[in-house]
Amino acid sequence: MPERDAFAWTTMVSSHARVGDMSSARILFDEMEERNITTWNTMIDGYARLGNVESAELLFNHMPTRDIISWTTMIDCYSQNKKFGEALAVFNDMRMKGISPDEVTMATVISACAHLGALDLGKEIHLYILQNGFDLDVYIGSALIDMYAKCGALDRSLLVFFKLQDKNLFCWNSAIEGLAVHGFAKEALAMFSKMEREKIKPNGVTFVSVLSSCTMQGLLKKAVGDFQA
DNA sequence: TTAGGGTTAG
Repeated sequence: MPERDAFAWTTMVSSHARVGDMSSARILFDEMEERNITTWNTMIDGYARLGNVESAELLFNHMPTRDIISWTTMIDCYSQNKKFGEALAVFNDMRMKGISPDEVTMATVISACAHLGALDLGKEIHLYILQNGFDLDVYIGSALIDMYAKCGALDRSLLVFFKLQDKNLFCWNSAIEGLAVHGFAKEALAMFSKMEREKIKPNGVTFVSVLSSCTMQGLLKKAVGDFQA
């Protein structure tokens, strides 16, 4: 039952990779007689998280077959390591091979677009999501809100925010920050109040936007009060 | 919870 062995070995590889021990993961990986796509994907992601882009690339380029998770993991590897141009290049490669992105791929790519200010590609992916009936979940939603805001399209950013059914802290933070950096301090603070009324607990990212909005409004005391509550 | 990928900032 080789597939069963591969499953058990991959579980061990994964447990090392999860804690960042890629040396131990690698020893097991090299000793394995039967590897499957999951084994390769686990290794690539493990290297990506440690910032070892070269090792991730090497495995990605040498793996026998790739699935959508392999592609997304490699795109995210570049993105996590601030190589956003490379992330989009891999996404392009993937599309050229006729492989369709899923929700996870799209959230990752939209985030890379935000960092690069790549509004056209971001819009294209947004359209693709709408036209293909993909679920606009909190990952894609917050990535879109952030991407539009960073690309200077605050109207589109807020449109996505208000149309989004379920919003988590990431969605709220992205919208509040978008308002704050575009100088809409009053609106950012109003949105922060609405977030509190909806029982979403703020974090340090929220704090940065609220603080800058309060500063713009000359309300530094309010900022301190908000975060002591 | 049961082998693998995703969102804000820094």
